[in-house]
Amino acid sequence: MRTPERNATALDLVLELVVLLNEDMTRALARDGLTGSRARLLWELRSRGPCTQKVLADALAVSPRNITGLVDALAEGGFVTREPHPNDRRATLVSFTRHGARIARNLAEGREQLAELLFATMPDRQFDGLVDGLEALLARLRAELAANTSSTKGGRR
Amino acid sequence: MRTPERNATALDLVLELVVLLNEDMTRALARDGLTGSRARLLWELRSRGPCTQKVLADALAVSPRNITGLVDALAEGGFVTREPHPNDRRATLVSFTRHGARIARNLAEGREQLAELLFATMPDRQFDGLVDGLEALLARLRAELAANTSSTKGGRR
DNA sequence: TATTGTTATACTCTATAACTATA
DNA sequence: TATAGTTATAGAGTATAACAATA
Repeated sequence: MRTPERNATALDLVLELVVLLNEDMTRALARDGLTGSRARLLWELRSRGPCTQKVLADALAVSPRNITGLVDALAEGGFVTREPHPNDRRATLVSFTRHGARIARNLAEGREQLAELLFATMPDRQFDGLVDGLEALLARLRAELAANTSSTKGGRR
Repeated sequence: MRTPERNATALDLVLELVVLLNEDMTRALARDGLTGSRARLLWELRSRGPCTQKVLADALAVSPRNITGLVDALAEGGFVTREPHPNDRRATLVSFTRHGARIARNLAEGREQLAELLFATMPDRQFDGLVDGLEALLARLRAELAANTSSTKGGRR
């Protein structure tokens, strides 16, 4: 039987992981002149190709107003351009500049390199155990969030 | 031999965990009228007892100016008070109100409950594998951050 | 002279509401 | 009338720099 203390310690590990991962990624993004939110937008743009701000707002689950600001900053930084939409004159198409496309590739590369840094030297047995545990954790969290999101309102505590 | 794709997928699991955990905690804090930064301050205050803003600034690794703002908000919300420091008239002591102390206990309880939610029903074998993997992951991340922080300046990519 | 906390200023992320141009 | 994106306004977190009071 496991003690609550051991469970609490395991949660501490997860939370430290969150903090360190965040620091590492923030630092790496800053080297490219990016923030987390702006990088997320580039990431979406990369997987979707040129798209409207409305599409980006829905994809990132933020307000249209917020997208205006992020695209403003990314355009100013030379990462993206705003083009008129060919069919709908209300809309604008956000597209990569050459520089933006290069940086987006860098983001993808950086992520691969992070994955290798974290996992490449890990023995298979350990890796499998970690993945198995992470999947179990995610299943519990998803269930919890679904329960709390769906109006029920209660939640822990 | 593991493929880069499997490593990338494992990183995706970790990143999804980060996102969901963040959502869950943000939601829980909002129920107590708190944000992440304000809760972190309360958390420090709980483990240290009444202390100066300078101490809090160092503990949370943010600017003194930032602490002024957080304490302003927490004082306005009735979580903490500012008292004159007995020995040093430049400094102020930040202390819990009754309500703040109660909420801080709630935070600790909520964390225990989250740990139980995530781990209590997890088989020992799976739990051990997860903890083992997490520790290995953390070791790599700490090393990476230390390398990148210490002036070397290079880093991945 | 050094330290504590504040005011002043600024940047980022975020939201809602009102408005413009277009469908 | 509905939609895309903007301006206007606001709140939260963060930073640096200048300044006050006190050590």
